[in-house]
Amino acid sequence: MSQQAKDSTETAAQTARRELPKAYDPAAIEDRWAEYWVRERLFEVKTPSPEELEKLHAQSNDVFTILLPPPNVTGRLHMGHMLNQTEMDILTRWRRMRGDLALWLPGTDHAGIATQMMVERQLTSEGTSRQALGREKFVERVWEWRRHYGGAILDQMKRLGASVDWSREYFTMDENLSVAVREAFVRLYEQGLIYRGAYIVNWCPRCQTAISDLEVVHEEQTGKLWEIRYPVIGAENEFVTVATTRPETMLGDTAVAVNPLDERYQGLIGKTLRLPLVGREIPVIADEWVKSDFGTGAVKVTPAHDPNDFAIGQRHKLAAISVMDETAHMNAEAGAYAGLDRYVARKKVLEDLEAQGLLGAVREHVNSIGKCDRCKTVVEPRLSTQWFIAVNKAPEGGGDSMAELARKAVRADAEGKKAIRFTPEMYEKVYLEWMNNIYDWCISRQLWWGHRIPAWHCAGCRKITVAREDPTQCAHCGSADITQETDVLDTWFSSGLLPVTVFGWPRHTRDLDVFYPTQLLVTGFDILFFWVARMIMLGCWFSKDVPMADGSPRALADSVPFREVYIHALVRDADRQKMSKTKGNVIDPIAIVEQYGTDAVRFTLASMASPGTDIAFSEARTEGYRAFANKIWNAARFIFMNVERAREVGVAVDSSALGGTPKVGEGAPIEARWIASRLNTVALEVNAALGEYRFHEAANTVYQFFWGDFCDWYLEIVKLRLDFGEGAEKAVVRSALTTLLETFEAALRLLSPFMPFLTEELWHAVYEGEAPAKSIALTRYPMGSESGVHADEASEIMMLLQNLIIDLRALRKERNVPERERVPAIYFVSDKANQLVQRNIDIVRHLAKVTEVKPQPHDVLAGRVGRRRGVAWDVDLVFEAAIDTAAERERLTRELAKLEKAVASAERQLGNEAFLAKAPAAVVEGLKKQESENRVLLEKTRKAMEELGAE
RNA sequence: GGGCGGUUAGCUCAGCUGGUUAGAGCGCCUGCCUUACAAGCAGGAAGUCGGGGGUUCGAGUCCCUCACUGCCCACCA
Repeated sequence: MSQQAKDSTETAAQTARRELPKAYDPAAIEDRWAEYWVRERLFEVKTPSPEELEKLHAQSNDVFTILLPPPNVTGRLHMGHMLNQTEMDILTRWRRMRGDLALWLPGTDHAGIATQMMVERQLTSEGTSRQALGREKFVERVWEWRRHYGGAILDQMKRLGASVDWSREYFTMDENLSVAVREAFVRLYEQGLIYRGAYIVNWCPRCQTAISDLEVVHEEQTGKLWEIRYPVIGAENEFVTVATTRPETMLGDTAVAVNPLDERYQGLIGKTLRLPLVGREIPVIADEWVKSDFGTGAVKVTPAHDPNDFAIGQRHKLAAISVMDETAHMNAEAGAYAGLDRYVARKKVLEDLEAQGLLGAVREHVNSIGKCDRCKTVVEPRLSTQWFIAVNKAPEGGGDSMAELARKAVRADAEGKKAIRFTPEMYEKVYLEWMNNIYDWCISRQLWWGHRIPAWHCAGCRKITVAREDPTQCAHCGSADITQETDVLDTWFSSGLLPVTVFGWPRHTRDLDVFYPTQLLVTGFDILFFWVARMIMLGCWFSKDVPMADGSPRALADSVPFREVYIHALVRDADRQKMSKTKGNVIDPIAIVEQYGTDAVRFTLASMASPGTDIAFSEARTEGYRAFANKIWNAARFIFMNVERAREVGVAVDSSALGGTPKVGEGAPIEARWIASRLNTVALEVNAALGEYRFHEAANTVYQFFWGDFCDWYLEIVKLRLDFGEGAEKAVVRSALTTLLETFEAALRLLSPFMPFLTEELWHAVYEGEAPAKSIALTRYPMGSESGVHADEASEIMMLLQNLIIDLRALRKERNVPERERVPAIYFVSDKANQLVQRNIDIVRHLAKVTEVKPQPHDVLAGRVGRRRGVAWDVDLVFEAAIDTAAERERLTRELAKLEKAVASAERQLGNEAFLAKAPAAVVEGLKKQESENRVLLEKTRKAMEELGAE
């Protein structure tokens, strides 16, 4: 450790003294550790050498790589991010502590449209504009913006303690990533998989760019369906009536189509119509796409403004006439309507048609209308020249198309193996369904901020030169009169490449050998198609040509960008409403974190994150987990206090075994053997749960263990051993404290992935600033051992004691025994059970506040109304108090009903031969035991009822 | 138009491949400042698992159906 590092460790640990404040205050510790983790570069991962990797594997550990879904640079952390990051951090910390080489890679996305809009807004407020600045200046301006504000979301992430490797942080517009993006584009172009052409695309008139199908959100809306009469040329008063929801587009009609089988129109096919308002002559054509039963059965065809019409136009070689410009205003082709906004033009067109008597019926019509995902402007299908990836096209040399590769990666192969596994599994279906119906991907955007398409247009021969290095002349005719394409690439093109580009692709790097494929992707459903699907397509496509580290060819299973995908839920508000700015119900994670502490919020999210279920985030619950943090804090105070007291009387705790699992010998007291066994079981359960992304189960298991077992029972019992008085046995104190500290330290490690701040603070305090590592995050996770689960005599004895104590406490309550008063108890019990109880009588006396528990013959107990009847004993307090017979009768009645029901159902089952024959022996045995116990209880309860009635 | 979820205590949710008497947190009721913690401790009440049908020795869990509810996908003008 360098001197500087050592100093900072000490500084951080200095406050980690054992004199902890009475109440847990997250604000006092979290910033400090968040900063420390970053400053100490704790989570940086050096690329391992082959030898190091071999060593790792020899210890049956592995590389665990996880890529942070890059938030937009413009982003602010929201609850979804926090859930996402909490889950990733829990898994990464857990894997790291298990001994894996855990690399979590952070970065941000340049987010083309979002960022451009942000900066444009800024320019508007300054009274200028993107256009006024010009492209070059504007892009500079965006970079400047990014330098100032782009780190915000990652800073928030640092505050939340995400254990990422900051040294590897990337930005999708970084030089090296840009080079890779360009290489990918050029390769696809060379492979004939990128083409440029004029097609109908979704166009946002406000953003003034093409957007992909995915960026269009559909909304059901009740609109109108207008019928318009188109006069037939050469036939007086004969019309073809078409139906449309967008009458203004008629100005660009170049045909009317009918179904070839539609009898109504047989005579009209091939005739010519006069397009109203425009006067153009357009043909009536027959196309099977037309559905006779919709509208009038005749469709106006506007190839430049509708994707279906465009397809018809192609089939029938129709002209495509655009009547709108990029802002959705009518253009010169619209004649008298030129310059009007599309909706103004619609109104005018309808008025004019009406005036000419060409407007027919107007009907209410429900249809779904496409809006721009980003700005909610109604999207206009627009004919424009764009760049596309042919995702369904097989490469020239043969082989699978990009989409097919992406399907194979998820489908089970002949052996039932899947290269990529989804959790929850149902998303596989969703993904495959989408991939089965995928269209070519429009990757060009008419923006300035983004990766500019590396294509040059030649003014001479009009051909395109696509190149890795900026060309000086046309590759086809040699002309120097070339200009670069102005479009940039869809943001998802570059982010879809991240799993390969972050590791240095297109170079074949050591990083690529070691870290690719990544192990896991954790993300929300909302970007399954946008990003997850694109990464699978592009990742498989480009990595398949990269040989494995040993030079062998890469199989599909090793060319996937990640081996597993965990899709998490949506975080909703406490009323299950989707959080949205317009509803004003957005919960700011940072505000919540400031109020309750990061650990409490993390724990809340984890405890509710059961796969496949949305999370209704409730502050009430967070409050509960802050209480949990406080509980841990106070347990620490209690422990440290006692270690201190022990030190004062010359008892030193043996700290040599810290960092492992508590070593508890045969002769150790029951509570020590029991808690060690519980810890072992809990460790097994937590590890198993995390392995299946069952965060809620893992969280709840540690919670129950720490609060229920460790604090409520173990700690209370241990108090008995902590006698620092004159004649105290020092060995007992020492041994108890040692186990206590060991268990606590192990529990902290168990909790650490969920509550990294609190556990870090307390862990350093356990070692009084002399910790064996820089962070608890670098210690080993308690794994639990299968062999420790069996032969669990301690648990059985403990359960016996717990049940007795619970009975006694209940009796105290029923009899209204004053809280401070200790009273004797008597019970009728088996000799064996009595021996166990007497051997641990101090525990019972302490926890149940009794002076003694004396065995008595049955008759002594029999007459006592209100005694507790269990399977193992009849027990009662010796305390004069009026018994509330009414309450007692009520309780007995309830109990009777329950027992009768249980016994009856058990009898029914046990009397059933089919059950005895078919059910597994263990189930039958269990039921038999249950039944006989219940029968005893039932008998006892009935008797008690009689006794009660006799009084 | 297709497809996928959900419906369990007053509230928010667990309950994995069907197996003994369905759990947790919050809230509620009762009593306690028992010197780690009142952000606490102890005791307690509370559910015919959305309705109906079926399979099974056995169903909250599997199948069918209905109801309500949420989401995704889709080029009916």
